[in-house]
Amino acid sequence: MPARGVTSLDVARLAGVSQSTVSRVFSAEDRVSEETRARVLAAAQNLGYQPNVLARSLTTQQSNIVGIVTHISNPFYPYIIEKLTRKLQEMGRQTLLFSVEPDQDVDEILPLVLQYRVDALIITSASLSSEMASQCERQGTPVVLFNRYVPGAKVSAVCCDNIEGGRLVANLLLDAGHKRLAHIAGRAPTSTNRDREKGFADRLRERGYGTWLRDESDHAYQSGREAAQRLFRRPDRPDAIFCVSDAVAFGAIDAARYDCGLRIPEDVSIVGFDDLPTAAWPAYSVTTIREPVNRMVDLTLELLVERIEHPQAEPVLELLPGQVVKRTSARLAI
Amino acid sequence: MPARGVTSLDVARLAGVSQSTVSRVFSAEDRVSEETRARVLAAAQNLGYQPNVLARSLTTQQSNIVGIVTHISNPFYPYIIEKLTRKLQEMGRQTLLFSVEPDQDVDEILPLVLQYRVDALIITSASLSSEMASQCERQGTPVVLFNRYVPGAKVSAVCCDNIEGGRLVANLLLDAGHKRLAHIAGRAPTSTNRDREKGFADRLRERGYGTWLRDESDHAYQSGREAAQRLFRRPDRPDAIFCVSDAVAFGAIDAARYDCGLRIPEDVSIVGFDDLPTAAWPAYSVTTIREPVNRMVDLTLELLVERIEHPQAEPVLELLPGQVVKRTSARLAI
DNA sequence: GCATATAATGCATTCGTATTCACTGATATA
DNA sequence: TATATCAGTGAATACGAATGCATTATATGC
Repeated sequence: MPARGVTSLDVARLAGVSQSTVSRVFSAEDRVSEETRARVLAAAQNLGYQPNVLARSLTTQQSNIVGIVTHISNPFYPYIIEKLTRKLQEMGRQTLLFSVEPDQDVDEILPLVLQYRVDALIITSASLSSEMASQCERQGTPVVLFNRYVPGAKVSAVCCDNIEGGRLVANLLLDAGHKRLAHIAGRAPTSTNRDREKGFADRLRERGYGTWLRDESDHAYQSGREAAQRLFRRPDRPDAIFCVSDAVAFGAIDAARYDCGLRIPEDVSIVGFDDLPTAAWPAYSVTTIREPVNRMVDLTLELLVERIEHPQAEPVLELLPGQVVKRTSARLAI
Repeated sequence: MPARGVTSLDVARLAGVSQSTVSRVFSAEDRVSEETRARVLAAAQNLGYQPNVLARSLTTQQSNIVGIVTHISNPFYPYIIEKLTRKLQEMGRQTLLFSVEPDQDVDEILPLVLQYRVDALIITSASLSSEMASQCERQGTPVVLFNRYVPGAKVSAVCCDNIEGGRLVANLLLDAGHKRLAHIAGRAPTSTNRDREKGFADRLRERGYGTWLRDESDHAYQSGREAAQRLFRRPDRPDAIFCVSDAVAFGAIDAARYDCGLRIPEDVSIVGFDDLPTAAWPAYSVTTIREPVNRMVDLTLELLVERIEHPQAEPVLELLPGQVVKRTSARLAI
């Protein structure tokens, strides 16, 4: 029976009170007599009234909406978004989701995001330019980068220590006595891709290891599988591959076993990065670097709330260590 | 330099025009002289002005926001949400994401969703009660169920024909001469779970097949693996299992190979449902029923737009056929 | 019994934008 | 030349809720 717009005024009329009073009942615990409150709630129930959050946000200058910009097809992210959304919901905030292509610039979509007056913004896909970062700052919209950072920019970020992670892998593979190393990198120019490769390369050089092979992927299974095929068909086939992510590692493992007839780990060792749930499945059993996702999610939300409440606070870069998870996809030192 | 709230009025003052004119420049192509338009845009650029979508939605009675209620941990859904979000974005609408536990009732969260005055609502997780459905209707919020339907309710739905899918699997397994069938069902009381099992069971009975084994899972890998273990440890071990989803099939395959030392498909056939990308990976190579996700997504959005534009239109139930995808996880008739 | 503090409520305004109506000046039509 | 038409613009108001201030009713203190 009630149409689209049941307003607080309708409820007020039915309950025989003013619109202000209805508002008081539904917003903060302002002083309203118990009797009035009951009458208002009954009237609201009766009409099926729900406060209009959008209208409320006009006066309160808070939307209770947090924007998340992401690229879901990398299977690492649905997992993260699930956690973020769940916890934001518990905090009484909702998630406005923006999807970008991995090669698409976040800058393009940012003006759109800002039109929604989100209270804060989490970016988990390709990074954003420093200009856009400062545009957000000027608008007073706090930004937290998840698993990315922009060196110069004044933006908070929560990140796995990808450089150290790359170094851990280099140690792991050299310690086990592998002779022909290779790296399948990520194509996108993100700090994550750069750092994993950099840590790996730095450590190899430090330990006096000569040259290694390199190929590229877009962080997904198929391109990882193709990159691995190219590597395996070389005359100087690698005996160990460090993959920029677990998804790529799955592709590399299938390429070895099913496309090239190689045994894992006897003929070739594969190491991934992320520790997706699938990495633990016995069909893959990927040795990998685990990102501390729970702590990363918690920290992200802490930083977010901190900056919503104290907008003038300085941006923070949190760097969390990854952890080696030894499984059976790589031959390791005893 | 510009603080949080740069409004159309600020732009108007700087450009030496009225607020109305600024509004005209930024909303529909209302008649504004080229010269004025340029001046306004310059001023807006200068101040970093972005129209406030929330305020706009107050007068237009359209939020351009579509709510999606989902349960992401089933890997079928991230994939869907990605597609939906992408296409909604192209239509100029954004996605407000709500996460629910698989056992959590959508009814609980619905009032919250309605407070955001979403233009429409897509529900991909557990179904909602008919009462809530009519509550949405009364509010004038069109609802489309994705891969679910509620028999009595006046709600549109786009669904794979799960009954027919179950029948297809029954035929497939009987035709190949399997003798001891089993079904790993989904625990949640959704139409999807019910229908897949019903189609399978109906067809088995029609063909005079006696009794079959049954176990349950929550649609995820781990519980599928455990259910399969229980089945394989029975004295009357099945020689074929129909799994309610691919994720469960992955678990069943690993249970067979790694937990129970069975060969696939020589010792046991596994059939899934959904055709996730992972089902095509050679490590699993799951014979399954493919849901026509692209058409389902397109249809969902068509129904959505249709009902946003014609709110009084009758709800529609679209039932799309699934398709058998033959891979190597099941022994099949030649 | 009167002044004062306090609780409960209403009135009026505000948030930022869209939109109706009225107005101006210019052009086209008779 | 007078009138109708129309493009371009501004003034005023509405959307739904929050809130500062004013008002009333009640309780407290003396």
